[in-house]
Amino acid sequence: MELFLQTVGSIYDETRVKILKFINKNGELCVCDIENSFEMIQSRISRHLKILKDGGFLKVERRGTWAYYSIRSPLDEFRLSVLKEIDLLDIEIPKLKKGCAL
Amino acid sequence: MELFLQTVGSIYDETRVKILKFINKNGELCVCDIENSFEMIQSRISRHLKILKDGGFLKVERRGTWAYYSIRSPLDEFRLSVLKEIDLLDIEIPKLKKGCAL
DNA sequence: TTTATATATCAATATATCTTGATATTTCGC
DNA sequence: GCGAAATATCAAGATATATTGATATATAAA
Repeated sequence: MELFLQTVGSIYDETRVKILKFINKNGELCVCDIENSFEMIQSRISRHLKILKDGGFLKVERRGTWAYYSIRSPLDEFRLSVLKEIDLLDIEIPKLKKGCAL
Repeated sequence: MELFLQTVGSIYDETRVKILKFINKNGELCVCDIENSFEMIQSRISRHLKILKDGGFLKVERRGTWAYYSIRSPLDEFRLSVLKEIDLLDIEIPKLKKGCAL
């Protein structure tokens, strides 16, 4: 139950739904790219990414100073259906703006 | 987005997940049956049922003084996958105890 | 019409979650 | 080692949601 609620809770937020859709569309991205594209402060993005990761939707890979987030694979059937549903949602997601200084 | 979040929010609660699983297992039930089976006060059950209904999972039919809740049909693919996932959850749900005085 | 049963809704409080700004951690290059 | 960039975490305030108890509504029976 706890795991299920964590999974559900991770998508019970407008920002996280958009981030998930954004990563699903654009593929692997680092935090600063998402931060820049969404024009939200870093701590906020970082927190949401962690929640989506803990919810089982994302994985992280650290390379140097960067943390690259991408859709976890393989996804179980339930999370796949969530992703599919989110993909069908008619919502605006920002254009990808690369944001890292280096 | 709003509708999606409402749907997701309706299952982001332990009690509601159990109620949904309970109705899915036992079929159409009136509020007092659920109230009695779960041993929760009426206002609490009533509220959760409303949220599950507004989330698109349940329908109500009033017959006399009773309100009978059941799984809405047909369900779209996403809500079906939710129901399936909840059905797979290894959680305890109470035994059905008919609760109406009449 | 009065009373009882079933259900819904409201107000107040308690609890959880989100956002922001500040700070901590990690890694790289000098 | 030191400073800068990228990321993570924490504390405080704001907002949302859950629970309870009280009350409102609706139906049926006497």
